[in-house]
Amino acid sequence: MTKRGQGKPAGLSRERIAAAAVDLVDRQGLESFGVRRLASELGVDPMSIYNHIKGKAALLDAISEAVLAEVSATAAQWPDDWTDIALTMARGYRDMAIRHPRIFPLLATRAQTSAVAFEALERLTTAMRRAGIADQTIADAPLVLFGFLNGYLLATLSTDPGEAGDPAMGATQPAFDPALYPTMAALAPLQAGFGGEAEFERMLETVLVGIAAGATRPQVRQQ
Amino acid sequence: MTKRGQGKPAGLSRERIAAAAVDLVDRQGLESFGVRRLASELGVDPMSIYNHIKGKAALLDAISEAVLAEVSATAAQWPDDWTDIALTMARGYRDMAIRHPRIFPLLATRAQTSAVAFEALERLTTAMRRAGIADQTIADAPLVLFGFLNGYLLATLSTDPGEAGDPAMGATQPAFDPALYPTMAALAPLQAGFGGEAEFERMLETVLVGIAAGATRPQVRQQ
DNA sequence: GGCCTACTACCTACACCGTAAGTATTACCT
DNA sequence: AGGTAATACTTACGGTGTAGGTAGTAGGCC
Repeated sequence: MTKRGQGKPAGLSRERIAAAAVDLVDRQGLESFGVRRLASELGVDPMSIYNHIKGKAALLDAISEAVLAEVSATAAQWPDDWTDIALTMARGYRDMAIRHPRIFPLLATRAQTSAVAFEALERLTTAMRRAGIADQTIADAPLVLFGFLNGYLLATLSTDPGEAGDPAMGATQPAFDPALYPTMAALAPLQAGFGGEAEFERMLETVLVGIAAGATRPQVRQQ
Repeated sequence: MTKRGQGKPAGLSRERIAAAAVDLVDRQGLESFGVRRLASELGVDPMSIYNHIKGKAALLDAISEAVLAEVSATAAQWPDDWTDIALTMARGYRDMAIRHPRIFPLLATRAQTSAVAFEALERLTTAMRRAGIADQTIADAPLVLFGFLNGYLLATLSTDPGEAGDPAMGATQPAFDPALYPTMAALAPLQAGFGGEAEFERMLETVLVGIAAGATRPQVRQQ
């Protein structure tokens, strides 16, 4: 009794698996994602995936790597000024996060050590050096910028309308009492564009201004 | 045939469960955390937990809420100047993150809507208003500051030495090639204190300088 | 052409997970 | 004391990640 197609190559590869995984997480979310779901999506036995990717953790790595590669693929050309480079990178990063809101937590949580990540940082830091910025400021810039980007995008994209639990027992209360927090209530209208483009540009500029302020810092303060 | 102690109260409560859960995640990490493990830790049947907390998601909410409450409990007194308030909050937040590095991803990922979170933001924003800062800058400040804090702490605490996969198939490569990224390599010595206190203070000041630069901004740029 | 080897897809099985539904026991209030 | 609500518990189901073993094919070598 010969089984269906045992031994015959099903055309699997690391890239094809990663692409299907990205698509699946985009559609169904991280919670329900799993090796078995992905395999049935590919029309393949779950264990076949393990021949190309070592385990679920490596699979998640592949997903975040594939999605991160989109960013540098999107930007066709890079400017010369470091500020423009930072702006272009930040906007492309945000666009990617908006395209894949359910994948983004993976990127923010895992350390990024892929080649595309290093290339981006190399591009930014060389431009900053060309501009004569203080070395310590340059060395700090990537972590400040992407720290902010990760935290900000995580916060603005985390409103996943996938499930709604019973508010009686859970800890989620959407709104707050204006009487208890009057200043916050007064400021609420100015926070209306939460997650919007104008807000992002404002906050991005805030961070870049802070970085630029350290441009001529001669020495680290302590140590 | 009478079973062991059916119906007899085991002294469970939401706080006791949350405290045990915090302790367990601190010791064993988020990956292996589960309702059953927690129950056996408490010497209790898994389903008993559901009488106090609705499900695993609510359990994670309780964990992050309990840990977040530590921050305001630590700070005994709050300064008047908004910069000092921000510094105190940021340092207390970082101390908490360092105490619970495996829990912190929960905080950064989930939207924080607990009372302690609102109180902290109310304190910061009122102090900023007292200082006469532009309203839009005040409204943006929480998201800029905590966006940075979450992203930065996520990056610096994510080096979890719990498991080490085979680097042949996985996507993790710890170091990079100095020949490919010369600027990054030249800057590497200045990034030696990764995750350290001096680095944190530097970057925190960078962000606060950026926020302070918008203090007198009269109007939002567009819209 | 015939054979051998390396590769890969596949199946089975195991231990574990979250939790819905139902039952038995206790504590509290009248 | 009696009734009622609360709560600890048991069972069971459909799911998960993945270790181990098997069967089939493709390509190099004589």
